[in-house]
Amino acid sequence: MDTTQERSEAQDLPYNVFAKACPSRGTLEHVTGRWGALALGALHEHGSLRFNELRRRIDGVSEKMLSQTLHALERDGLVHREAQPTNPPRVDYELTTLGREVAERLIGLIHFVEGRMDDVLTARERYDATRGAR
Amino acid sequence: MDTTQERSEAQDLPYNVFAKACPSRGTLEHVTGRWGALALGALHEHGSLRFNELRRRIDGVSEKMLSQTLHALERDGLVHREAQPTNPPRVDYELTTLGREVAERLIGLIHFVEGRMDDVLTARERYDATRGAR
DNA sequence: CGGCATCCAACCGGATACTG
DNA sequence: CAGTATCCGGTTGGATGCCG
Repeated sequence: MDTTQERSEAQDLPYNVFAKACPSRGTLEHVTGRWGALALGALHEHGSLRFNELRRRIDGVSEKMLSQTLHALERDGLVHREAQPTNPPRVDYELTTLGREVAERLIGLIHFVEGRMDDVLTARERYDATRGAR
Repeated sequence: MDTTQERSEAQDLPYNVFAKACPSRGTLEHVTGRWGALALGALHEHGSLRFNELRRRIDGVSEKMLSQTLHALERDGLVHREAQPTNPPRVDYELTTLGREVAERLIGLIHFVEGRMDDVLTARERYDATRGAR
């Protein structure tokens, strides 16, 4: 039974991420992609961040990739970009309502994975011990 | 300088996906990656699938990528692989308990995104209309 | 500060061929 | 059927330089 608004079984929704041509697949990739997930996560924990604040929070992201990532998320309506014409320029990024809902689910996943990493690492050791020695 | 990864607000978990070197980042990428997310999703909806069944369900995945993806998920302890020494060979894949918990959160995210694609597409049109005409 | 343009290396990933 | 191995083209993504 469903505790939330989305169904757990097959659906007659017009969008299906398992279909190659479905636009939802692209959006899912923006959301779950290497940098997209971290950008949404960081913005969710902070409400609003400037470009370089965001960059510092996401260890390892390049300027180019962060810029690209934010554009994709903005275009999909998940992130709002607010530029102030001051000098030096100041640009703030924050989640939209839709973005916040997506980010909440993402954060749940991220925290769950972080919380189970010991299990994952143990599984890896067992896997490598049995199969890895080649 | 050392990249001291302070967690902004969350608990003092030893793993922090925002840190470049944290192993949780790799696992998150396996889980949310282009094919990892769809493999977990498909297995969650079906319980158990053979290699080519899985391949057919995930429109567009190549044999190589699916194989690679399944290995990574198996190594992380999210997917269980069961090979039967019959002829022709039969190999079943299914989620582990941990994998099922991960998949549930992922599915929630996927269905949410699918359910909001109209909003996303509308946002894209607005974005392209204001900036895109160049 | 907050970007975009360009160059270029790395690797991702598809097609193909082959094996058990 | 369930893969592995190899090739190789396209994309990703880092480094650098420049601009408002």
